[in-house]
Amino acid sequence: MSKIATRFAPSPTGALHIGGVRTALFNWLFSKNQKGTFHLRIEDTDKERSKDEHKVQIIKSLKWIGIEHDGEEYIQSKKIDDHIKIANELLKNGNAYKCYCSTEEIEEQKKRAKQKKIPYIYNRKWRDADEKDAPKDIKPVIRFKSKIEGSSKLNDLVQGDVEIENNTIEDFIILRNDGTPTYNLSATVDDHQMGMTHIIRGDDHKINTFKQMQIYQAMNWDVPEFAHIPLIHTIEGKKLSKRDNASTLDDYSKVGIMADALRNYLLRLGWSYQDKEIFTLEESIKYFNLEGIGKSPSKLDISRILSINEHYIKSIDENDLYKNLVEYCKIYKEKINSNKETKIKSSLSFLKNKAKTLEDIYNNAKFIIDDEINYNQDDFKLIDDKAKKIISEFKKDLSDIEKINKANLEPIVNNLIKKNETNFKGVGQPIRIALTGSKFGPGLYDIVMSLGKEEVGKRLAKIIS
RNA sequence: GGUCCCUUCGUCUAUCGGUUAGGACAGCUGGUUUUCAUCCUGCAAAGGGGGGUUCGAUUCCCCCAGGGACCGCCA
Repeated sequence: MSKIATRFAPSPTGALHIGGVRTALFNWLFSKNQKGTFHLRIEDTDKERSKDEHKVQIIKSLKWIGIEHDGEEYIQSKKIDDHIKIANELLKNGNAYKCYCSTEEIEEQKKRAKQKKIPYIYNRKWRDADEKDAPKDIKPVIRFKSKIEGSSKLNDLVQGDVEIENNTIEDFIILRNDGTPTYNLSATVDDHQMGMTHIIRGDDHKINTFKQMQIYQAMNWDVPEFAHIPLIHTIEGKKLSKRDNASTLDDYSKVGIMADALRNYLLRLGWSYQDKEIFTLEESIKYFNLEGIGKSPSKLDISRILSINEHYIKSIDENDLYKNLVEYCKIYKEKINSNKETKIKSSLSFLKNKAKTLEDIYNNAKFIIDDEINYNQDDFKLIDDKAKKIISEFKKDLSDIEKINKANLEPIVNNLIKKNETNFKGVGQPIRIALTGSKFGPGLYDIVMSLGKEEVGKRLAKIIS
């Protein structure tokens, strides 16, 4: 058998959709698992809606999640001549014909079918008609001469055998009356010319597959293998569309979901390998197969995404985590000053403990990142005279010690608790607010140690005055 | 309406005729803890319905119900 080749073929009409990412991922993983190649085809024949910026964005998004295509991207619009050539060939060898029906005529038929509640299918009026009867004022479309008799069978690699009556598939248009090719023609010709061996795509393409198989057969081309994967549904159980929020890659990356986590989530959405939940990139290539893909659609579960992200945050190397954080902040928050690197890195071990996302880490680290403290107004009110007294005592005690560490801090705090006849909260809370602006946050000692003696002194002084 | 697909805890799923139907997330308990968390215990939670086949069905077959996709001179 020839070398496996798969492709992902998005149209650059918007940001990359999460369902598309999964389709791309499955194609990519399958080809890598089979030691084959993975290609990217940009289906930009819809001139109105296709934008170059979207193409760039799609490639960037795929790369972000770890997918890179082999070879140059294949630009569909550059191959239109080839598609037209094939249409003419089909016309010549009797597998296609010119249809002179006007748009109005077709619309009328559709309307009538709807009223009578019968399924609309083009009536094949010009299939065997004489071209001499053609109206002069109508530019014809080219229709593919679909099989009328019998049935066709698709041996789908995910769904198994699917059989359909041929007469339910109409004589679909392959060339519009302006001479441009339509999707089914273009996709088929491209897939053939690109040498695709496996087409893995969404369930919603299944009818197209039956149309495209007929083109392959009419052209005497090898028919590739097909695998139709179930769609991702919204929590309401509908097909995920671009209108649904949190459906583009960017929606996830901007809240601080890491690429590995999202990749891992998408992998396990509709695919499984025993009870294994966490897969490294290498593992996913090693274990991925088409047999593991489920047949039923799956719903997107944000809490699961968050939980996997949390797992990655807690388990990856802290240097890597820091890199992720810096990159994330640069794009979505604020640039982290490089002089904060040491402080943040050494604090990561406690900052990440309270985080499900990079955004959480950013928020937790804000007291280190920012030089100016943003006081929570309600919390700030807790700083009364008694609190100020404790803060200034703490400040003084702190200045008496050489090195800041837990062993040194603990006796100071304990002593203050006793002296002021209060509990830990009575001492810890005002100091925490003074240092971070909030009564919630990391442990007190962690805060003090991460800021360092000088900075702590500065912040305490400011609040007393 | 037609064609096709799907149906195990709330969610993602395991099970390839015999299991107390397993895991993970979410949920709820309890414990550790200086806040918030983390972490650790534990609990609860599922085979849509009806027929077959079989000694035995979640698993195989049929019917029904429910859900979904498609039905463009979009891709």
